Amino acid sequence: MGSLTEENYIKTIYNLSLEPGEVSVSELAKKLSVKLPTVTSMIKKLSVKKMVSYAPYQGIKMTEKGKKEALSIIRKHRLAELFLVKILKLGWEEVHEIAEQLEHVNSDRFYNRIDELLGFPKADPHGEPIPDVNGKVVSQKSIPLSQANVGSSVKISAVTNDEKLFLDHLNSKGLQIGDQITVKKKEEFDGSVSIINKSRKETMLSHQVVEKIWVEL
Amino acid sequence: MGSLTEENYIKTIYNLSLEPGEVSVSELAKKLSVKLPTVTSMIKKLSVKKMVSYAPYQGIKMTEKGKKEALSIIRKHRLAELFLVKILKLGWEEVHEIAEQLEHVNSDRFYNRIDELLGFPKADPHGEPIPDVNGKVVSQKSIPLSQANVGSSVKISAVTNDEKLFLDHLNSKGLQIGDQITVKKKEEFDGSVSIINKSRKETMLSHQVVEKIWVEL
DNA sequence: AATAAATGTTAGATTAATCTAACATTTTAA
DNA sequence: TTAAAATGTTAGATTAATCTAACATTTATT
Repeated sequence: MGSLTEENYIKTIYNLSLEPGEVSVSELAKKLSVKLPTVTSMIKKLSVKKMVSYAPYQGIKMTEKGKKEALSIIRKHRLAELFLVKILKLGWEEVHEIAEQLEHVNSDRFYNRIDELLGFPKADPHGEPIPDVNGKVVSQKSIPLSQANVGSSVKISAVTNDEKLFLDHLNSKGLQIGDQITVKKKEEFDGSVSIINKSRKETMLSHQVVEKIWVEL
Repeated sequence: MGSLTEENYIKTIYNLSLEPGEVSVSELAKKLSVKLPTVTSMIKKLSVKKMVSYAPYQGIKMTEKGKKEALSIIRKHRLAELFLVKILKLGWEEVHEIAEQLEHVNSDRFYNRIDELLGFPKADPHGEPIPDVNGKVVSQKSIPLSQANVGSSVKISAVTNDEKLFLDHLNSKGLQIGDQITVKKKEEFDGSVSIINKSRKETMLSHQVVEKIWVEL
């Protein structure tokens, strides 16, 4: 983990990288309210630390290592925002500033408990997705399989449980992340769902299971 | 508000000042894990800012301004610890480190909500008293008047409510902080308490009132 | 294509917080 | 009561993050 300043650069670079086009030194300087040479020198430092890849006059690109770090900070920021709104009953407009401070708290225990207290939420109060402990982000357009319409064909984008037992269960049903599946039938009385998997076989998934499988339309 | 480093110096100086004897440069250096000259130079800086008073080779003394700042940080630290234990269910042994980070969060709204969420607690998980918003500390040996024994003579050490209405009420009963009073009778059915005030007059105080008056034995 | 505008880099200074080495004062104790 | 030990200060160096001024490269525009 780097300094507070480094964390702010990494988070900002990551956010800019999601927008179309290269991440430029001037964009970064503007976002961080510093002058251009300040950015150049910090980028060199982050480059030595392998958080970004950089060659003079070319744009700034994040490495996998940098992305991982960025997602960890963003996770903390968004969990903090949701916590401030849901638990401390602060307004969603006023929480950003406080979350900017809380995102630098270094304690996995702290953030995992907040995650738990909030029921492992998928999005912050602004609807932005919250990366999980491993930096996995459930796309904003994803929904739990339990909410997919009968007849729709969807792609498994994520599972919100990493337990071996759960993953083994999915394997035994012939399911994997990335698979395209079709929703055949939804049982009202117990919330179970019948689907057709990649191998065109029909299987039944319980309510507990379809709640934990997230899909993209 | 000063830098994070300044806040740590101020908090540490305050804590050392509660122990008997002068606060020395070497004590501070040891507590903060820095060398002596580092302390000397920071003390000079804090002295310019009127947080401490200092003359070379004499000890370090806190000013009122410094104490106020220290109590604000300590309040945040202790609220954070209690929050971590009570709400996030972390162990009391592990919360100190996280609280060291949270105490630097700059947001009154944040801490006042936590205070509220915890029910305006008087002590942290270690039994250390939590200063209120105004830096007032209820001594560890204080108890609410509602818990004092009949026949005991006690001194009013604090009131946990600053509303004019409440303070006017106390005035009308001839009560002030610092007054020595005697508990005459406690009514079981409504929690009211009869006391004898400084002027040897007997008065009845309701449950709501005796809950908010803290006394020392 | 030549040049002006925009963008990026280098060099060197500044500030906060730290350090080491050398010196000064105060306290302890022989 | 003076020498040794402990404690504190000053001077000057270092590192992180920032700045301004000067220079370099890239992009846009006539």
